[in-house]
Amino acid sequence: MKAAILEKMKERGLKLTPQRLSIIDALVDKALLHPSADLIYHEAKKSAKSLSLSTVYATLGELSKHRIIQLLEFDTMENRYELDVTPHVNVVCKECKRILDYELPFLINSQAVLRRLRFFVTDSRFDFYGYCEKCRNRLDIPLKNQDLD
Amino acid sequence: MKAAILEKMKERGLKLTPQRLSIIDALVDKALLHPSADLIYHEAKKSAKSLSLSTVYATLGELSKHRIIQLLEFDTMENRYELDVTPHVNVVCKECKRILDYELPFLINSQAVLRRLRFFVTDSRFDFYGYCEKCRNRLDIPLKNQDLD
DNA sequence: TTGTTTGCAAACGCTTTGCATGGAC
DNA sequence: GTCCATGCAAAGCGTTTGCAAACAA
Repeated sequence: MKAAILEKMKERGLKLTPQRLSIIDALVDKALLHPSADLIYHEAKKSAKSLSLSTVYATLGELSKHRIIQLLEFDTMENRYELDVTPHVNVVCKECKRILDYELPFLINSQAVLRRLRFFVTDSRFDFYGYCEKCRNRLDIPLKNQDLD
Repeated sequence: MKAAILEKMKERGLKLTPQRLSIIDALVDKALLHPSADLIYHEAKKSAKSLSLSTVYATLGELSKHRIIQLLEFDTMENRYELDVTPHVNVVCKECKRILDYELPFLINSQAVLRRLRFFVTDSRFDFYGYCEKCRNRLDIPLKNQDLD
């Protein structure tokens, strides 16, 4: 995973600084959490003492721009970053903020959109929001309640 | 459309102030634009001179909370609001910021997510991003280029 | 050497908040 | 009369920017 990222960075001419290596380690280590910039910052700072938050943003920005990682933005929380850049569904718990990945049982067909709307698709984003079982039980949310807050 | 919104507000016990009526007029008039809070503010201010931006935010917040309108948030632009609260796909031009609606040829099956991940879905969000034909032509973006910026 | 990357601090933009006043019901 | 809604100003927050110094290639 890490090797693949470094490979892509070299291809793109992105320099491999100690800060960036620490950031990538953090991204890989915390991948399951779909980490925020701040989490990556604190995690990476353990091995790169001088690291600044703006460097983290700059690096994540570069990696996203080059499609090496994927930026995810949400209504109710800070941006998150993930290593999976292929189309898939994110399932987001509004309570504990955990993010699960979900494989689509159907194809996301950009070609159909292009044909129908004459719209050239470069990215897509598919999210479900709600409550994981743990939080639903703890908050005592009935399965029927499709409502508010 | 407006009548339906007022009806729902009464049901929920939300007061019908002149400011709110102006905001709803703006929402309905500009519905096709998927307007931002600021656009709604300026539009509504034409008929409600004393209107403040924080009232707009408060009102849009209440309406969203009660699922009377839908809040949309994006990476690269301010929040937008729409009247269609049923599941559908938004197609967003990264250049001119226009948003089109797209009917899904398949069912968004929340039940399948619940069964598979034991995750209770309350909301969903499906977006395609890219370029409308006008902008693609103007910017001279080739159809093959699935890349950067 | 050269252009990129870094780190600091300050700014940014949108949105939210606190609180006293006003107004719908 | 009661509680919700409003408007102002200020703060909040995550993120971005400007710029000089540091450094990878």
